[in-house]
Amino acid sequence: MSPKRNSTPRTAGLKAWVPVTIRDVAKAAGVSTGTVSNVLNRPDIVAETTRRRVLDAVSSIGFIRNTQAYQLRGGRSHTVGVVVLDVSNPFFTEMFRGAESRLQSEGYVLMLGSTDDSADREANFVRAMEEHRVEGVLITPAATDLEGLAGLKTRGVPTVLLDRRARGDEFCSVTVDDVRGGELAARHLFETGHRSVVFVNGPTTIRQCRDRRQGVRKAVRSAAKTKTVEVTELSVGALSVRHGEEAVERILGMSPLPTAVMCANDLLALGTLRAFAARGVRVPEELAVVGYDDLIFGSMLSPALTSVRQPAFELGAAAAELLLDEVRNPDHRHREVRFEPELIVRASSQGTA
Amino acid sequence: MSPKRNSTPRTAGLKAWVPVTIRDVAKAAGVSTGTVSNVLNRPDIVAETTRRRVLDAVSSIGFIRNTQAYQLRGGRSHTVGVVVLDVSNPFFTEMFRGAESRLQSEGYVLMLGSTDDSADREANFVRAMEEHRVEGVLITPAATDLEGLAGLKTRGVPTVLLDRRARGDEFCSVTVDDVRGGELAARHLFETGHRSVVFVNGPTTIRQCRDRRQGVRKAVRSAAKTKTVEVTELSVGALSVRHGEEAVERILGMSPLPTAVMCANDLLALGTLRAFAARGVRVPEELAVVGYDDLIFGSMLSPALTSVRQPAFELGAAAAELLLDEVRNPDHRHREVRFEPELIVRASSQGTA
DNA sequence: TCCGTTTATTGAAACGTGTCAAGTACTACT
DNA sequence: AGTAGTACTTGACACGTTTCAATAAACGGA
Repeated sequence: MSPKRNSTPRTAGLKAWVPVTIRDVAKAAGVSTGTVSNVLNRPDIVAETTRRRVLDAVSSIGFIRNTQAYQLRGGRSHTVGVVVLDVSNPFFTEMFRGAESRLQSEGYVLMLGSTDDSADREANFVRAMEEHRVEGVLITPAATDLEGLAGLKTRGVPTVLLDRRARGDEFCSVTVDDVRGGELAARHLFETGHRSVVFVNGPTTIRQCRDRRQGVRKAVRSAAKTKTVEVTELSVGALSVRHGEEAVERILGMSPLPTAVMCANDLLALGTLRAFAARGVRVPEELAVVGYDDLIFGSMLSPALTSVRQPAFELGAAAAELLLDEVRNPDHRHREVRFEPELIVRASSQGTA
Repeated sequence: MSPKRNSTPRTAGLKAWVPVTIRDVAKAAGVSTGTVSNVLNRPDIVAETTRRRVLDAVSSIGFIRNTQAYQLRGGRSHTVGVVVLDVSNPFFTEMFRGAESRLQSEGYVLMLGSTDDSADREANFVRAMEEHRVEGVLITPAATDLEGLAGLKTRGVPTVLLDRRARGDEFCSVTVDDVRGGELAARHLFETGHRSVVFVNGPTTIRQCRDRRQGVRKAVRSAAKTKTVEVTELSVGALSVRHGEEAVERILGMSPLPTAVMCANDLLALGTLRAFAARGVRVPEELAVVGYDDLIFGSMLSPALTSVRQPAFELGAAAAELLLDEVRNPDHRHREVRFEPELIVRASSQGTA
């Protein structure tokens, strides 16, 4: 009827849905658009009867507010971008849940991108999210430098680094103390009487591997004050089950045999457990094993795996909190929230050394 | 300088970022806004030299296109909403990855929401996504009825159901044939010579449990034609490791003992494996065990767990495909894409019956 | 009755972009 | 030189919302 709508809306299947605007609501309720907007945003300043009439109209014609227009007018996007290395990794999904639990209660919706460690994909996500005018970004940066985040920085988009520290105080960040984690695991072995330990580590190009190694060395130095301990580091090509299995071949070739194996990661630990089982080496009676990450299945193995737990959920929640502060607090200062890893002792390290 | 900007932009930390518009680009390049828009959207119709000048201006002042304005003007949101029951469940994250891999290549960004099976949270997510004018929604509905999706339906938002079939042809859907899966697992046991099997099932209020049971019964009917087989169903309160362990107590109390246990789920299967190990029952020599879902860790156990694999990634990708068709194809018809589960035979069912 | 005050409602402007009819400068041809 | 194209460029309008100054109505007091 009105010549205003010149293009027929896109039809989905059989039905055609004509977008309902605030103006349609106004017409249906016999008021002006300004009043409808007031009912929606400041219901208190509009008369009871009018308010009811407008709300009836809203629900009867199925009005849904257009966020783009709202936002264009100066409103907030109520959107936060989350960029992780790999959504299929439980560590990241737990972190996502932590962030979501905090942000959802504040009315935010999350955009999620998984980069698979590709700087290109990361750049695409970040750009798309900036175009959508997200109010902030939580990101596990793919590249070792932080060049890809320069744009976010200069445009002042609140950004929090996940499991990665910033140089200086460029960004807020949430991290876990991997040095401490490595130290905890190694110290546990020394304290339960082990003197000869093999440390199966991943490539030291990975920061986590470097830090955990540093922690192990720290524990060695500390233990060496009161007794003789020896740690042999075995470097493998990747943090996978297969590489753990392969490490066992080298371990069993050692003489004398070590009494404990510490792995940089639960997958490696799982591989060693399987290989030991296949060769009839009893864990923990003959050899103790500890892992790192505390993946759920670790507790389900027999023997259950001793491991270092990272508080992924709390990491995500803390990141959300930092972001909210940066968004709302005018005199926000960037800071790093550092979490302590926790050693979870289970059967795999409970034998007599 | 220009009195246009009356409100100081939100400051983030120390720096203040004044939003850069297409108009600023135009001024910097000495052209009109229309030309800038042309450079961005139809670069071919603008002269080489002008184009270069504009692009230089864009990158030098760091212009980022405002999607809300673009969209308000009639553009697409390039956004798809994904609503799942639980992001920490690997099945759903795999599905997400499948959808993402297809949709990202088409330039879409995904909004993700995890409902934890709450109809309220689902409603919130759907509403927020509609306000953001997502071009489509992929959803695992929380409620058993589909009332919560009525709005999407009437407003013509393309919607695909994940792991859930629609009544009639209300929506597109992607599903896995759970009846078939149950049948595959049971038949495998019968074919390897087992005659007396215990089926540990979860609550039949869960559709998947009902369907898998139906599949088991089908396999029984079929096998009964040539030999005598017996299946005892054990119903437990939840699909968890603990409930699997508890089921073992009841199983070991049976006489004569069954020769195989089929579980409705890998967690149950894991529980039974642990309990059997604790009681010294050897698997698969004394008792065969099969699970369902093929969670990653199943392959890492000793013995590795025989299980029924659901193609989660493919499910997500197929859902994305259906969505794209509904978005683009004017004479789209709703349909169901049904996937076949796959039996993965491993050590836990390889004993002699 | 008249005026001042409070309470409700209105209508137009502005947000940043894409589109398109209209305009300008340039080229080639007669 | 004049004309007809051609190749670019321009500028105003529309999208749906919120805000705010202005207006209208209702009320109470003298």
